[in-house]
Amino acid sequence: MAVKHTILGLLNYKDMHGYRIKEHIEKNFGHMWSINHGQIYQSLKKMQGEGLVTMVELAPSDNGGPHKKLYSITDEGKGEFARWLASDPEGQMLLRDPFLTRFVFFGFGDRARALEIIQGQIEIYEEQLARRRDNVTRRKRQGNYVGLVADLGLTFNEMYLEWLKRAYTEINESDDAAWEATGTAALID
Amino acid sequence: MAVKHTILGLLNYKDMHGYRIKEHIEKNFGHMWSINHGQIYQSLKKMQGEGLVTMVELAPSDNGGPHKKLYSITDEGKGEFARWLASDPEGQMLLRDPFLTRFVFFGFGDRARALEIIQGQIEIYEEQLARRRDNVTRRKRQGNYVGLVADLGLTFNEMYLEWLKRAYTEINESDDAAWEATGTAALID
DNA sequence: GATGACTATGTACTATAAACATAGTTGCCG
DNA sequence: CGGCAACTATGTTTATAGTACATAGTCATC
Repeated sequence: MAVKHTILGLLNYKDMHGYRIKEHIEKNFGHMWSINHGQIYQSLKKMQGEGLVTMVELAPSDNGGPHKKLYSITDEGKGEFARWLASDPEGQMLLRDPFLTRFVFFGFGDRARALEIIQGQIEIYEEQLARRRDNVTRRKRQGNYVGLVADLGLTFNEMYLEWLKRAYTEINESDDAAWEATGTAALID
Repeated sequence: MAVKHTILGLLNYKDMHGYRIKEHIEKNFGHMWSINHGQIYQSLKKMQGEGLVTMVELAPSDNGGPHKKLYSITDEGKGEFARWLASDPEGQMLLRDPFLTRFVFFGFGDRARALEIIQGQIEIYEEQLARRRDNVTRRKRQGNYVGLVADLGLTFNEMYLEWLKRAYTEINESDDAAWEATGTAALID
């Protein structure tokens, strides 16, 4: 239930409506996971039922924009957030990547096509790295928790790019037969 | 639909039953994500309905063990697998970690408790690193796709541990007030 | 022959993610 | 000033993934 506690954490900072919560999640935790707005609106509704948050509806006339629902954290919500924050992290790190899922099976397919796909990934992560470098520089290493996570995202990005390039070279330089023979055999002991 | 195609990929190699599929997924892709057997049995049933796999039931007497359902990939399944393998990876990398989710909010909580939690993570990843080093050494860098992914897991593990230790030191050495003041302020621009 | 670890499968429930759907606001370009 | 595109804002539905619960046979060993 990461979504729920993340929302509580943000409301702990200040009152927000759903759309704003989504923006902040993308800005602060968007290093590797994106949140779907559908989840946020559903969670907020549920959390309201649980007494963790309260809601005030703002008519369009009140603020000039489209209608909003402003959510605030309750004392019960603050308690739940504090309890969660101090508890031991449950569950392990999870990395899922549609590209890596394919990668392990590349031995079954065409090597040239595999190289094409890898090249595509290199381009994606080079762009992402440039964007992240900008962001981290703008934050100027504030020495806080959010800054440290941003650094982690950057370091990961750099490492991953290096790995992609090394994989490309190794696959490209080796001869076809060797890779396709060991590619399948190595999958299962 | 990663589970479905992963199963097809394994059946593409040889016929298997659910339990064996789970073992292989954990061995080959378990670097960062674990699969639940419930998903596998449900997926297999569904894929059978879609004509991607066929199933033969083996009575306990046939093999001495508990009853098994042996699944085989069909030509249609092979076609679907090949199409997927050559297609562009859809969606982005996703990293989810209950610890990191807490980490960004540590500015709202107690610094000593935060350090305790970080120390716990360091221990977890040190053990994992030792285990992975064993595994990779045993594979002796076969130079294939699976081996490359195993290397990635190892490199990531090393990098992450370094980051955890750096975070611990930075948080530990800085004074309380500075961290708690900037901790919340930095969350939102 | 009891017990505990392992192999094997299944169902029910909950959480997460993607897709579909709607509508007002703002700014700009012709 | 009319239209159109981008952005803000919320909502529902469906598919997929993940957790928890549940069962049962095998194998080794004490």
